[in-house]
Amino acid sequence: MLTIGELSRRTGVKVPTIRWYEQAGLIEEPGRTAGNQRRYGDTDLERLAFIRHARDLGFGLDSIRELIELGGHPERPCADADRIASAHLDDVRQRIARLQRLADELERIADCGGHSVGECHVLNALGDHHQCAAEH
Amino acid sequence: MLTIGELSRRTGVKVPTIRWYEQAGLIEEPGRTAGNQRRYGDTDLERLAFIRHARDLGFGLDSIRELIELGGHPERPCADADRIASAHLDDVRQRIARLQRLADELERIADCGGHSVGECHVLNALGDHHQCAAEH
DNA sequence: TCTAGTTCCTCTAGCGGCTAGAGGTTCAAG
DNA sequence: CTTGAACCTCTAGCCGCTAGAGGAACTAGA
Repeated sequence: MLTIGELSRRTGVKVPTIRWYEQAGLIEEPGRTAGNQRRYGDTDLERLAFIRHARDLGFGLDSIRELIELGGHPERPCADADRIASAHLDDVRQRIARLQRLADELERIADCGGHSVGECHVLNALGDHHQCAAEH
Repeated sequence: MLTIGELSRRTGVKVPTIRWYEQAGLIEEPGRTAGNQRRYGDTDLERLAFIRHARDLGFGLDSIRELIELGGHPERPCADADRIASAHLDDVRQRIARLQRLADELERIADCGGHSVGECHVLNALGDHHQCAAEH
């Protein structure tokens, strides 16, 4: 039996976050001591590790909820899990592409060029959208 | 004199967002009609375009506030503007790197491999952090 | 001048995913 | 039995908006 603090230490998920996951329906309500403190078992440990890992990979809580649901039915086809992961991958790739465009644009304007604010390339470029190389 | 709706149409910033920028101190409180409606001038149009552009480039509102402040003092050295833009560029680059690591990991696990949830590569990989190629 | 329809006003609440703090209780060690 | 750490609940805040309620003001046409 683990206290919430031990669970936190073992998974790297902060204590308030664990309580918040419970509230959000990602983990089951655990048993309690006579004094109303949460006590966790190995199942909770595994599930929280799963959540932690999925969060690290950038999955949203809704996706994680779905994945957990799926995990509870080992006989069902896993096309859904595939779909969720692929959709997420697409999303991540799009975010990368967008950020890359931003980085390119920022690189172009980030080298100030002048000495005082009045002739500052950065501020001028920001003020005038027509100077941009690409849409964003 | 522009109504808030016209300003919105010309800058592509939604009406509630304009009001919110005012609240957040990014744009000045505009004049009002006798009936208490906001009326904007060209200065507001320019500033809002500036804000819009900076937001598109991913600057946070705090940075934008600083940049606006700087823009108001054309005689001052522009090292600060440079610093803000470079810091932001660094930040964007870091986010790209992180997302790239995620994408790599997701690519590795996203192809399910099995047919039912029980043997699903995706769910197993998520459950077991040791299968990961790199830290994240 | 009246009316209809659009736009505007303020205020409040909600999104995701936590995080922080107040104020109080329970547990474990000595 | 006392101490002090860890726990409890509840509320509020972060960013950058977005949505909706309920009402007032503008504008074009009849």
